[in-house]
Amino acid sequence: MPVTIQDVAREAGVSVSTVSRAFTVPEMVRDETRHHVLETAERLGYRPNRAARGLITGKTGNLGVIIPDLSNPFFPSVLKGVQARAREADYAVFLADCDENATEEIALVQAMAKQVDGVILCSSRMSAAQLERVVGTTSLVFINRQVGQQPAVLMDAAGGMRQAVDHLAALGHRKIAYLSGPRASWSNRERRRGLRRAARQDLEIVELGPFAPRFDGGPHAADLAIAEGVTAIIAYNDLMALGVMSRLADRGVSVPTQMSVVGFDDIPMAGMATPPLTTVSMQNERAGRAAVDLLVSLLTVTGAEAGDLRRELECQLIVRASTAVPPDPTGR
Amino acid sequence: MPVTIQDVAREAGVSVSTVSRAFTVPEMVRDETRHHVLETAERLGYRPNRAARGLITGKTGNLGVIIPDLSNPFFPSVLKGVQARAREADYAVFLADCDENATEEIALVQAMAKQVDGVILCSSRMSAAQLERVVGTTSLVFINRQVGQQPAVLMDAAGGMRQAVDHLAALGHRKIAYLSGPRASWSNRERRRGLRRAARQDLEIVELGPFAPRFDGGPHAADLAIAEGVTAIIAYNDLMALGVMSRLADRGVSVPTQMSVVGFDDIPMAGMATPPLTTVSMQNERAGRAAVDLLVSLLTVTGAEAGDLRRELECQLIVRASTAVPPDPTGR
DNA sequence: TGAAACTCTGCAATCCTTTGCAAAAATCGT
DNA sequence: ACGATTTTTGCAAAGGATTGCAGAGTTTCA
Repeated sequence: MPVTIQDVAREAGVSVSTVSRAFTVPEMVRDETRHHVLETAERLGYRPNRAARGLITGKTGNLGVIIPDLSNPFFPSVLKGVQARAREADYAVFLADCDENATEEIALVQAMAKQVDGVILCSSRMSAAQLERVVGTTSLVFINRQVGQQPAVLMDAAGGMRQAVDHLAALGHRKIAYLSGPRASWSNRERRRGLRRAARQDLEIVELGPFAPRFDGGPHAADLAIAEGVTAIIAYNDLMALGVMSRLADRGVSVPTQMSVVGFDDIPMAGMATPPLTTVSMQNERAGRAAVDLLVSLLTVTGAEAGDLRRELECQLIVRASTAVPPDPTGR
Repeated sequence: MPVTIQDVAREAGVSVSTVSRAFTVPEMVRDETRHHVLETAERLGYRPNRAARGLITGKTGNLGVIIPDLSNPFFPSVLKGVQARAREADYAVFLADCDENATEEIALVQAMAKQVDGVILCSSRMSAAQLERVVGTTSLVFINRQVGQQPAVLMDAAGGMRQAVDHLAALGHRKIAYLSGPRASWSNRERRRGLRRAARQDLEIVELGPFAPRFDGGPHAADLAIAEGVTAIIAYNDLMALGVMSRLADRGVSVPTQMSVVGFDDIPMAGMATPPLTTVSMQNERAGRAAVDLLVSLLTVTGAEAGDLRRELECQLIVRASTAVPPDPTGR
């Protein structure tokens, strides 16, 4: 049923080699012949079988992406970037969701290895030791995780954190809470690092947590923050920030009048919240695109692969309506 | 570098056929031999090359999913279901985002066709005529779209609409607005159909739109609804409903005290909004799983494929905090 | 002990393309 | 018009796995 290269060859009255070449090395076949072949192929609806091609060339034209959890809106947005760029580069993409499970993640990399030219590991949940095991299995590009000299696209979370802190300080906040994400999370460590670096003389920063990096983690975190008497909250991520805002609303604490809230990630939802959430954008889609670019160049450059295998994306504070000057402590 | 079946055969001191059989028809090889083979394979880290296998068996072990837009949170959630079920059934999944573009969608189906055993078309944007062209290219399963006798998992949107209307009527609303989605959308037609069927004597329903089925579509829609003097709004989808709520908040109309709002889809965001959005859940993840089930059975049953190639999922109204009794018209 | 009946294993063809090498065809210079 | 080049084309092997068929090995039974 499916039309093969043989069919085209027979129909066009040439050998399969010629048909093959008409597609892969067009300049090697006479114009007249090539047109004829291409036209017959078109007419028959022939499309080369990538698997068969891959068998011999060793390249599949596919790439894989592994993400921790599709239901965290952060990931679909970087996925969107990966997707778009991959298509432009004529790659198909395999997607896998490892359900926040490192073991599963390893298995997925290994399962994919044979079918792809490389895989993009997004916010990998693997431990350093586990990563050892998969490095080398196939070409890897990391997003949001630095591991040795592996190619990676990183977000300057520390810089983003500084922007957030500066923003709040400028508004006049003097006591700020950071609601921490999972201890084991690389991103969380990065953000805390940025936080400590951004701290200044006139600022008191209290670190709470860890909390679940989801909406449900927010309410509990909010209560603790209120108890600490801070006037502003920086959450590990937007999901949590949204949970915080929801709890604050329930408790009658108005945002941003009585409490300022800042998130991280700039998930689409952030701008739709009430009030729209001030957050640190990681340029998710661009990160996805950059990862594909990195992978593709990794795959095509033969020798001197010493190019910049690392791309660092700026973070950007998006000021929306969840932050404002703190309530006047004198009660005026 | 990659270990092939030959390597295993050599190492185990048997022929490739035996290794192959040890994996695919274990009962055909003597226990002792099989153990030995499997063990050597394990030790060498052998994993069969699916592409090569596919070449001969005609099955790839892959399936494709095409969705209109990853940034609409509805799709990641069904994708999550597809993903999960696919892995259970030992299928890998190709993902493609067609950017709401029907032409692109066709191209994607055709590009995928050779590499997958079947594809799942989620809320396809293709016209009936365009669909003609792809049906037959490969095994197809539709989600959220009925096309001829093609296998599909449908959501009973009409039923969901009835629930929404009944809910509002029961609360005492008498004038309700439906904010329509894109005219060409199959889902929108279904929802309108349900709406008309659910209409009753004592209810005035005004249909507005069409609006962009996104957050940005909401504000404009909200203004029109307010002008119509309705007490409740049913939006084409949650995204739009969120946009409506945001606008209402800006205009000082409080939800649900002065205006009730109902959405469609139950995207994760819905429960996190303030107030949490009452919405019609489509059981997104289950839909994704069901689609895979359908596809797999379509692929495995040989002859009597006359099984139920259609799965209809119930919709379910999730009552949250965006709906309440209408303001008392007498002003009491 | 030997023929019959199985159970296991190996050979070789096959799936669809690509590609090195050699044959055929076209082009060129004189 | 003819040999020397250069361009085009075709043959056949290869890539990793599956599978029909037949040979080898084992068991059964008389």
